[in-house]
Amino acid sequence: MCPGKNAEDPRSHNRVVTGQRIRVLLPLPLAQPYDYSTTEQIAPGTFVEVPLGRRSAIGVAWDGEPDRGLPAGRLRAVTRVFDVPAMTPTLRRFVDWVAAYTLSPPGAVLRMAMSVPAALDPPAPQAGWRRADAAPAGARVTPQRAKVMALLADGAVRAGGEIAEAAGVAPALLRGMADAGLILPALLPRARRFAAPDAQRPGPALGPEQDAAAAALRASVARRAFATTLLTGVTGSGKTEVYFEAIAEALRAGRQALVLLPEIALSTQWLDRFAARFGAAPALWHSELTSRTRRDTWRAVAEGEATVLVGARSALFLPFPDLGLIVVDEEHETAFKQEEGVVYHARDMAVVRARLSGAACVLASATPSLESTTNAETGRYAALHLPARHGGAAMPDVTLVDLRRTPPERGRFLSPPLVAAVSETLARGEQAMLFLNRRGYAPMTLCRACGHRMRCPNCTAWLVEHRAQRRLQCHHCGHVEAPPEACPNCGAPHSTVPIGPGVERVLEEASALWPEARRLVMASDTIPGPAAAAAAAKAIQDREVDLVIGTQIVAKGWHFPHLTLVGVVDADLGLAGGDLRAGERTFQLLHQVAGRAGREERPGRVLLQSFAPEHPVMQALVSGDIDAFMAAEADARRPGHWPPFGRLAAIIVSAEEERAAERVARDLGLAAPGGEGIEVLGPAPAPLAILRGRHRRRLLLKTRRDIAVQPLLMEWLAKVDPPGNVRVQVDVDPVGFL
DNA sequence: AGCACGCCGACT
DNA sequence: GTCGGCGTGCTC
Repeated sequence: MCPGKNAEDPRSHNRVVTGQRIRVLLPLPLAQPYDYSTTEQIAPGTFVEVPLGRRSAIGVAWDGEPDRGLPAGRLRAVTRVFDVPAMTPTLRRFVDWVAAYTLSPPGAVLRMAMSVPAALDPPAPQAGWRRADAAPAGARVTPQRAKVMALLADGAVRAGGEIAEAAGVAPALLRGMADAGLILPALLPRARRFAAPDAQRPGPALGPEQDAAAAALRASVARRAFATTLLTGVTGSGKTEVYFEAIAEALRAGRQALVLLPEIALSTQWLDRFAARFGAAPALWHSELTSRTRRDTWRAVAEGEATVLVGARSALFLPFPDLGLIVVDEEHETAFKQEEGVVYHARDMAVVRARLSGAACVLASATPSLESTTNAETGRYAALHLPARHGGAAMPDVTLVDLRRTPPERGRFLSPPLVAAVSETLARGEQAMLFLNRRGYAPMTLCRACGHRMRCPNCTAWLVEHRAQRRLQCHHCGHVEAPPEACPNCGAPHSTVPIGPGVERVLEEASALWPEARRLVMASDTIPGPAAAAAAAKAIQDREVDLVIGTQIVAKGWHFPHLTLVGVVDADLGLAGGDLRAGERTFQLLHQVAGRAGREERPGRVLLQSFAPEHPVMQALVSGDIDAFMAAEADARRPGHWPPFGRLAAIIVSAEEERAAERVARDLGLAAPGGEGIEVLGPAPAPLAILRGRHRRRLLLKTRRDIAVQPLLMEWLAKVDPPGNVRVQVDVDPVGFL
């Protein structure tokens, strides 16, 4: 008796031998599409339901030849075809491209492109009422009923609630009228879910440089061909208004536009500007949408009803039928890098999707990445630069505070020059901001008696004190514990002291210094969502706040017209740690924060507290010479073939047991590829040597720019077969430390 | 990703 | 003796 072949096996029911064979890609991490049989004609791109094991799955009819080697007897039949626009060839090619580039199973990428299975079913039609063609004889027409009949005299179908309200009758009245045969149930025509942004509305008056840049972008969109443009210019130079004109052009061409923002939840001011320009809100795509909105949005995109969509990186995988423009705003932001699951960089994949779509791509930033700067220099990208602040506002004056010469008082973090500057600013009735890219009260807790430091049990990281919540927290895994009454190592009671500042501690210091100032803390734990962000921005704009204290979320493109002073509490913070891009990223972040100061007629001032004022990053921030700084960064990376002058891929080996991770990492090291222009670094403990209880080892593959890393990686990984408890992750083009 | 099958500890 | 833990493997 052979199990699996008896009549109880559900697999035997729909196993058919006749019909065509098609390939179906399933949104699962499978190595390749599976073959199914069908008696219908099913074109590639069609969404289908198929049996898989003893359950069913939804997939997409895929391109390419079915596997002739698979016996027809093993095929099972497609069970359903969905009534939804087919996945376009462009999106299918994009899925395959991303899978090949990131070395992910195509099905894992497909999963991102069909994240809303509910959208595949047509929305349930809404029921309403219409007037009966002929009123049945003897039906009583009361005055109330007559009002309804008058309203429905035009023959249109209306929703019950709408009729009741417009006619001023109780909703229950309709039931009786239907029973009497006066009105008939009918299906409502589907309402537009997304108002169309109006490209014909006059745009704002632009300066001559903005005008020229807008014209260049409009021309790029109008060409209906792929081209990437790097749009640069200081904060306040009008980049957004300029690319809005590219969006308008895409709309006039009857095509769709996609805008990727790094933190869509914090972009209420951006949405206001969009609505002011186009008279309607764009469609939105981010993780906090309700499932209903998500479904409506996905379908509206697929049907071309949503013409402009603003979203987080996952919006790249939405089913746009005719994308004419992709804008990546703040293109240097690391938030565009997806680190979990399919590891990809949304900025780079946006360029790819634009190429496959025959669309224009615009990368915008005041502080562009070295990658994009280099692409602009070599001519791969067109370059547009907006030289001045729009509306005449001057760039803020940046000065350094040397913490070695003018240190804060003991146990304090604000130096005398910074304290004086804040006091002056507040005295003038202007707003000030203190920036520190660190949440919580103190980044480390130390026992005075024995020197023990409070660390996370699951990660190689200190526990951060969050005093307001009376707890210690790991920022990597979410571990939380109560602050200890006594040292867990030596048992000394009440011996722990906070080391270093977080925003909460800066707030405490500010409260003592400026007790009468109205203070607001902006950090990801105090600004949990779009509503809180909007409220905070409004409070600042309306001058209900005198002093803003925040982490990097204050750097995100806000326009605070009355803010004239920005103080950076620890300008050196991002420079430690030996990361390839530490300098570049610190420059970008601090430049962005500095840009919050003096956005209107009053000049802005920026004070950077630093222990290394001579550092090139600090000097570049003072001089404002972005080009020189980026040129120096390029010179530092070029000789070693570091990105963007070479290619990089990381392999992270992780396991709960350190020895298991170590062994696989060593085996990988021994099997490492070599040759001209190929270099392997490691294995070494990953910068976060233990994360969420897993021990991690890292290897880096560095190649010359003309050598693709993917074939090398595939060949390499095939040589090592890790046991099930060891995970091997590949990150092509890694950013940050991991 | 599910959902099986499979092989070792505490319960009726 | 069974219920159930989640490790390994397959799904056209």
